[in-house]
Amino acid sequence: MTVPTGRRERKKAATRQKIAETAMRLFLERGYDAVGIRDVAAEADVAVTTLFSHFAAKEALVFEQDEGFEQRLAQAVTDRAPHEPLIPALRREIHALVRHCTADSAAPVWRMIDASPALREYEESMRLRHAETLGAAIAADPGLAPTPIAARTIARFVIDAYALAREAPDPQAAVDEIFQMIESAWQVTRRPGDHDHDRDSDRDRA
Amino acid sequence: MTVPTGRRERKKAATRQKIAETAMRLFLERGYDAVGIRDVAAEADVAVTTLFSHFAAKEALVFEQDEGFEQRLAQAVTDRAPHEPLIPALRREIHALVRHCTADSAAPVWRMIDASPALREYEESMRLRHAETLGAAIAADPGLAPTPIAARTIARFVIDAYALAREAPDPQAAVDEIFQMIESAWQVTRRPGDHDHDRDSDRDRA
DNA sequence: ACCGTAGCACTAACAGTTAGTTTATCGAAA
DNA sequence: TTTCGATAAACTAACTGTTAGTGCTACGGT
Repeated sequence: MTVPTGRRERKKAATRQKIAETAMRLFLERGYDAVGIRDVAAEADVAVTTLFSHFAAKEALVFEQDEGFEQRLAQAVTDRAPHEPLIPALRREIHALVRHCTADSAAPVWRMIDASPALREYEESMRLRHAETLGAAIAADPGLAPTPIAARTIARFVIDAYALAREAPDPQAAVDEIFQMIESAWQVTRRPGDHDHDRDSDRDRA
Repeated sequence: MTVPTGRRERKKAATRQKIAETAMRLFLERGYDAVGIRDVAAEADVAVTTLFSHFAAKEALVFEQDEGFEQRLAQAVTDRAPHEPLIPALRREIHALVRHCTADSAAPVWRMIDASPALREYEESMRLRHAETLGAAIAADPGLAPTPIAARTIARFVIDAYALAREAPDPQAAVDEIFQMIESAWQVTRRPGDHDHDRDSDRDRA
């Protein structure tokens, strides 16, 4: 593992970044749908195939730095302080992510995303991946030992919190409100004593 | 408005159904990715443009009957018995949906869907719509009066339950497990006012 | 019987994406 | 240094989903 780089990898990274920057500039100037892949490739002075060797799809040009999100979420679980409860750690991370993507500097980008169905759909499919990664991290935590179902469920809830808060009028408050619900849902999975198929919390008792 | 048919609408419906049946047959025979739109159109003996006038996208050929899902979910909220609590009604509906799509007869179709990233992504984006519709129905219920955020959150959680249960080894049990979590999350939103009929049977006494 | 509408077809194209193939540059072993 | 394998990047050329544009025909209401 050569952590320092060779010239080759530096050039590759430079090409990738040049493509991404050019694409974002054109998208913001003329609108996402009005810019074609061939436009981006020409402006970045690379071949179309080269562009696709760096980015799997047109939409990926917009979500260039979202690879780190997946890792950060998983790390919020795996790298948290010993004995620190799960949900507050996740809440802190989601808070940070929401703050990051509702910053003023990111506003034009998100306006563009919200205006394009293709981009919104792509974002949602990314979140699916994130939820699965996060679910795996939660399931793997030896201090928690949740049901596989419970782990994946909490993971999806957390991702939902991110998605919903991003669109809420007061994103930070929304995160807190949703995480109260998540906390409660999580507590239910912590009680093994709740006998099997009970309809305890349903009607039956009116 | 003639609610009974004209010949025209009958023919249109027949064309639509013929396209859908042909598409499904070809997809199951040769695989989704191996069949092109032009193949389907030719085999159904219609023009490509005709096909697209009936279905918005190739993926929509597979999810032909999923328009009703959206309505059924919303109706599970709006049409439920007076004073019936929200969550059990939704759980019943999700149970029915999961049972329906894990039936043996539907197995090949879902195997095909699971094998195709494009179809999975399309399904996710459908679920997003479903969640928004459901959230609106919950928010509009005068007997509940939840926060807008809470309504949309519960809606997404319910859709998550459907998605997760569909893939679980024991789908019915998964629905129950997840709905215990949802019930608990919902109760949190009931705490402050805690007036009418949404049960004194939550925890607090466990 | 007439006319407007709407379903459908056809051609042609556009946009994203993917082979298949080739060149040139780099990293390191000889 | 020289050589050699690997790989980034190029180019060509297509394939696939999707959409305009246009016109014909048949249906349905009057």
